[in-house]
Amino acid sequence: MERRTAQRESIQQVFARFNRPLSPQEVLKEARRRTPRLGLATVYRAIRALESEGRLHAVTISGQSPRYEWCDASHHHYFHCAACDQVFKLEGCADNLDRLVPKGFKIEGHEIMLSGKCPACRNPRR
Amino acid sequence: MERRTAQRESIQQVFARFNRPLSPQEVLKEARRRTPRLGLATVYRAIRALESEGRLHAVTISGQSPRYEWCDASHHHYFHCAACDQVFKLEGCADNLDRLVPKGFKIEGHEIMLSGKCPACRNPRR
DNA sequence: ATCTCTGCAAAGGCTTTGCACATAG
DNA sequence: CTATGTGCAAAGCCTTTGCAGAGAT
Repeated sequence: MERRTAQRESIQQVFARFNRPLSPQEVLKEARRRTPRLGLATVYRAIRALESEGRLHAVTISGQSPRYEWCDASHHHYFHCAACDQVFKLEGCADNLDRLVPKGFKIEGHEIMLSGKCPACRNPRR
Repeated sequence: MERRTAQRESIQQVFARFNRPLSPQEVLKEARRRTPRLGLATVYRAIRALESEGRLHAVTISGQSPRYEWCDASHHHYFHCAACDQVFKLEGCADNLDRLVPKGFKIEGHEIMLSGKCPACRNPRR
């Protein structure tokens, strides 16, 4: 049976508080504010468990280790700023993706990652 | 100055022959048919060099190590079969991606990864 | 002959695992 | 009390690097 522990609480709180994709290291750092002796292995174990329960999902940027994010009801895509390396969540979804695949393929999911410059990096003065 | 070696030839041939994203391991295995003593480090070095020359580019599937593919002139997207793990190249490109980002963001690139079942896996009999 | 490239093995990241102790139920 | 969860350290991937020798020019 699954137990409720201080560590898991802290980890889940971090995902809840930051509403964006976080790396295991970021999670560790933040969760340690509440649970100082927390170990990285526990973070990985918690992430894996939450992911397989479908409560967390991975967001990957080409060439980087995955970051994880709370699944909310909605489906969205991301924008990766090439300058500050932050990932932003976008509203809305592309349509007409069906026309990209030849006959016979069955689309069950899709991911879209936009990249470029975020407003802050685009306009550094002010 | 850059030298022409049997190893690099073999590696480039592999990318040319398979017209799809390949992992370093796959490249090693195939290139060794022609250059048996080829080492994995050499494959990585060649990939890195070709990538920074802009002749090869990385394709990443969430949670997997990157695969690399020859850059041809055109831009395309991919379909990842959840059953056989193969990656297929797609023709065409989504449009209207601009509407996904709020004002102030500058889109410089995008990646789309569709997933599901390829024709072969969808219809295993025959 | 020179200077780059290669193979090998060692070293580096990130992630997972083994194990004894801690602790929720 | 008992079985799951945790921290630590070790082990496992994948990728990069150091180095001496091989090979292209």
